[in-house]
Amino acid sequence: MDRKTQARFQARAKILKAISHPTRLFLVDELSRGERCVCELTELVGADVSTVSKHLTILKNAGIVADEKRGTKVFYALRMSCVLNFFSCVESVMERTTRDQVKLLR
Amino acid sequence: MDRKTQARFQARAKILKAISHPTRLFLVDELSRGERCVCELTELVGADVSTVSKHLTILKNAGIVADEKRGTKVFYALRMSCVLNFFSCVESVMERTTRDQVKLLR
DNA sequence: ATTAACCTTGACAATTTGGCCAAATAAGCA
DNA sequence: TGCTTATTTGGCCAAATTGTCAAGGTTAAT
Repeated sequence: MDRKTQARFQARAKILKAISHPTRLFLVDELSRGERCVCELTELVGADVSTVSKHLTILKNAGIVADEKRGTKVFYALRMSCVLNFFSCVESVMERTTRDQVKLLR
Repeated sequence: MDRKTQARFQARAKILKAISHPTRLFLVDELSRGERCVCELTELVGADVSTVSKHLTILKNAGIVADEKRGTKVFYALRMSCVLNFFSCVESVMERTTRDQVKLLR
């Protein structure tokens, strides 16, 4: 793998890594239904505010969400909704794996 | 986030995490053009065999690739080709981010 | 001018990940 | 059997990730 190829896949991995975390997937899923402030998201996730804030920063740095401050609140919105397409593929991987495991049991 | 939701997103994250690594993305990309043995993949990646083998194990455990031993070699094949669809979305995230950055410079 | 609400950042400990080497395992062949 | 090739596994270490608490910054309201 040459330097250039390496760099290309590294850039791709950076974006995928950004959404590859249970909490961040949850955030993306929630934001797919509209913008939310950090306080709402914190409530939903049920973790420390600082933890949620950091997860949102990671998503923002990857270019997946955008933030906008209005008054004392910061609203986050999904910027690249194509990531939602990942979900159906992931589901099908899970389904197929389960099916295959069931098959092995018989 | 209740226990059940947590579990669902955890399962999804496990699969996404499996491909979120430069080397593993490269492997998936290569396998999209047909099955390859570990020795071929090791050659292409240019890392230690054991390292490549471990990456392949991760992809296998996630249900993304399947392995088949033939003689002394082990061939890996892409089992869920829908993961290839991720690439175009990731590319568009990258493009858009770059475009926005260029805009900021002016 | 204080106070309160909201969010981000820094420091820190705990855990996980990634990579290499060496050793173990498996299959084919002389 | 003994040797070679192909692959996996275990051990180890460095680096990255995660989560929490404490501290700091910003905006709005009293």
